[in-house]
Amino acid sequence: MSEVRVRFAPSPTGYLHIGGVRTALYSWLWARQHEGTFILRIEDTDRERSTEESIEIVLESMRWLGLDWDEGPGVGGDRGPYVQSERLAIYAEYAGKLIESGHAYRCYATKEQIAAAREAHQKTGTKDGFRFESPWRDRSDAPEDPNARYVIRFRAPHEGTTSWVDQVKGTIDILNSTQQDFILLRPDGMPLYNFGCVIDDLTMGVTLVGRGDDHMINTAPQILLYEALGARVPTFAHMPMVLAPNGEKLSKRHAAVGVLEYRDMGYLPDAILNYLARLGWSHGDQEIFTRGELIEKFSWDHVGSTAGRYDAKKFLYVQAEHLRMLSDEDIARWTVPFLAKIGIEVQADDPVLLKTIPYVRPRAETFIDVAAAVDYFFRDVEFDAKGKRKFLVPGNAQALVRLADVVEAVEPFTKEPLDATVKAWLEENEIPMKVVAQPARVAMTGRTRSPGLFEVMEVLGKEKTLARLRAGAEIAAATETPSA
RNA sequence: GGCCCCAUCGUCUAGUGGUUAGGACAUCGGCCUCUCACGCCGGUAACGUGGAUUCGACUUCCACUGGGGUCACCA
Repeated sequence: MSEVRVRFAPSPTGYLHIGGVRTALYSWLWARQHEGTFILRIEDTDRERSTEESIEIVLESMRWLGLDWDEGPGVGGDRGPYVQSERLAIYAEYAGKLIESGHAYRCYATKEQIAAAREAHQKTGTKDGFRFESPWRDRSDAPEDPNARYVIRFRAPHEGTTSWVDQVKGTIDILNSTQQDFILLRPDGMPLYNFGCVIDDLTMGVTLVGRGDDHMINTAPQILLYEALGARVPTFAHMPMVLAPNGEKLSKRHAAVGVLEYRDMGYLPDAILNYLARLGWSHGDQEIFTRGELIEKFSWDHVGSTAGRYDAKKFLYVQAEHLRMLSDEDIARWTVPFLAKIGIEVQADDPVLLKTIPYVRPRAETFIDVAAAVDYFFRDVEFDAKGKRKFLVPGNAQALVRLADVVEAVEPFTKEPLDATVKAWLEENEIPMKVVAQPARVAMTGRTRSPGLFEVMEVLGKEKTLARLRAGAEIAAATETPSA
């Protein structure tokens, strides 16, 4: 088995799309499984759409996800540079070789001429796709103007078939008669996708090209290029795309598609990787995978060939599962930034925060949920309007006062003795638990849903518990009884 | 339209000629219960259609239908 060198080559256009993350992930898993090299390359030859900020967003997204790269921006490597716009000299060199060997030529046709040809083609009403046939393909002369603008085109063969065995799609055959003389280099020296991609993969020693299957149309031309250069053709793996729930190409209109949005929504990198990996790949009946398991179990054989639809609910479920696998300390650590966002400044080792985690864990899916579920331990209660109206009413005031009195005597102030004492008192007085539970819950937490009453009391501590119970009783007593 | 890819529950999938077609999410019941969750138990739900091959097709082949991609001096 030869060395594994794979790459992820995003074009920086604003955010790192989760569909792109999946292709990056599969390549990354493949590299890590084989202790190979994972290369990150920035394809920024479209100057109109690429920006510095976008590149930074891509890098930050990859770092946050933990998809570390062995060669690329920020880490270097001996096959760089790893940003296409800095590799222009390399492209020029290879383009020169192709012209020399007769595999490419200078085409002086103007955009207008091409547009006219396209229009003429459409007017013929033919069913075939448009292919520009440059008059310069078979000319050996050059325009009189030595400064004439030209692009470099590939002299594509018209005979024969180009085939490859795809790692996920199997054998693919494309008739060369469908090829056209695609452009390699623009007048300004910027390569077009097919050329830049091939030269980079070639010079970077990439052994397997993993990408979305929307690129399958590009593979035959690229193979032709490798052959023209006398180079070894890498293996290709075209993975199906991630679609929106309605089957369209997944975009901002359908869901959050940027990686960093998920970070802000309180998702875990491992959960994202798990969900994305499992969308289009499987390992028997297993649904939840750690990062290590993914590396260990990934296989191209089990990458499906059908496009997967994005399912927000399953994604959330996977996220929740991963959150619950974390230790209390880790959950606290991840939650701290989200607490800060809602104005609560605590440290990850805060004893109160740590105590709440076991009770909040089964009730939370994201870290936003965790933060929202513990806020009342750190600041005064904010009453949910409906809960207050329904439970903090005069009829419940007395019960709250008595509950406070009963609870005051409990020592130690932990959930088991609290539970036993309160239940005994309720039984003695023949009061059903549910009669006091909700008023007490609202009094202590401000809301109608929370962890168990005695768990809340334990974390709150005696002082705050009594204060909130009694304050709740006062509010209840003072509430106007709706006149009959 | 040309070229290319794809086709099992609503969704993600298991399945590689003989299965009561399995799991997960979602959904619907129920249990647990101080609320909400978690958890547990159970239900509904799928092989697109038509041919061919075969003793036998979800599984192989072909056609059709449907979906997607792509036809740029974007990637």
